Amino acid sequence: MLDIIVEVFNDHGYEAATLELIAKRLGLSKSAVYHHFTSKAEMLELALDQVLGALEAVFEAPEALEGSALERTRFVVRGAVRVACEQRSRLTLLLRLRGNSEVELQAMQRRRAFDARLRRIFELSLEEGTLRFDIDPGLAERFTFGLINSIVEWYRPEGDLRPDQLAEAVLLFMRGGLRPEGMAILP
Amino acid sequence: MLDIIVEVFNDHGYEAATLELIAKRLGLSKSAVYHHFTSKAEMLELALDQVLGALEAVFEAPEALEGSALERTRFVVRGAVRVACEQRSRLTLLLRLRGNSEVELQAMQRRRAFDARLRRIFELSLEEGTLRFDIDPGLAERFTFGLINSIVEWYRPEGDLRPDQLAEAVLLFMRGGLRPEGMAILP
DNA sequence: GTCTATACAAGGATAGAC
DNA sequence: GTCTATCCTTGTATAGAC
Repeated sequence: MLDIIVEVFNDHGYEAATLELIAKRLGLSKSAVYHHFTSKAEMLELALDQVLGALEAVFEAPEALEGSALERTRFVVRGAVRVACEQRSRLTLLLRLRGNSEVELQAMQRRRAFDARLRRIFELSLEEGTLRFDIDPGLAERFTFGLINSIVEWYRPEGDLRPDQLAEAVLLFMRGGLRPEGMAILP
Repeated sequence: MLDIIVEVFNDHGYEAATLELIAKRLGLSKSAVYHHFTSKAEMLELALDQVLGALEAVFEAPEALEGSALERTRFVVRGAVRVACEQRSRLTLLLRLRGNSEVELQAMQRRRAFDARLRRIFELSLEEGTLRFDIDPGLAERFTFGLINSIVEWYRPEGDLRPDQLAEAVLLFMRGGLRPEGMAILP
């Protein structure tokens, strides 16, 4: 039920999604929908909590807190890619929030914590010598999340690419780039 | 004037942005706004045309059509990063369209042409030996645009990072990845 | 070019019957 | 749990005065 609502939210944006359309897609009347949720904001809150919880579980797992920065990077990237694939709709919703309500603002704050955590891991990676010195750790974090978050724009679970295969491709790209092995970056 | 309207569109999403708010931000009444635009859809169309035109200019420049695939890749990446920085708001608007009106659908179609063109360049890059064989050209295109498009989420023109510096960082990352020179990708 | 006033539809949410 | 009917606000857009 919530999955269908999230689809409507994504089709129009949370603000522009109307209860009439939600009710229609659920095959119910508007007032029947209000029997299950107290408000539109509550629907949003429940949906966001699922994907935020999944991401928090990744970043709070022992493998994300212990070991070398490189190992921790690999773990959180794999976890974030998995969540992006498995909770595509809900992550899309999260990524497109605009912060015009209390629920949105709190979700955005929880999301920003992931950015800070990954950035910290990259800072440690630079110290341990596993991050190239000519890319800023903050930029590395933004590139990495930019890459992972963009997965929701095109990934389809019914396709050939499995989440773990995609995660390995993301890791290959972010660690080694697109050039063939042995080729110089420049010129 | 259109710049302020685009900001309102981005703050709430095109559909949810109201003429009352647009008028308020412009310091005008609703009817005065209608003296300058015939409809909300027209405002959207004008704004999208600017950023789409800038991107089309990049992909249709001689440097994007001639030379090695690697050189063409570098040229379109630099151009797309520049547009992302210089037209951040308008590109944000384009990237968040949902296709619920004719104007949106046509803009999304023009946008998809860029994806196809970059993908084609990566296919040629694979043939000429400048793209690693273990990453699919289609995936390389999605990773690349995912990276570039995510710039609008955090780039601020008033910051220290200039567009051309950012473009070089993007190229460094996408060609060589985050590992230090000489370090193996795995483990 | 800008305003106030207004038309008419659609928004979120509730009341009360079944 | 679901419905129809309804409340009150807000939406896009227009009319007509200044």
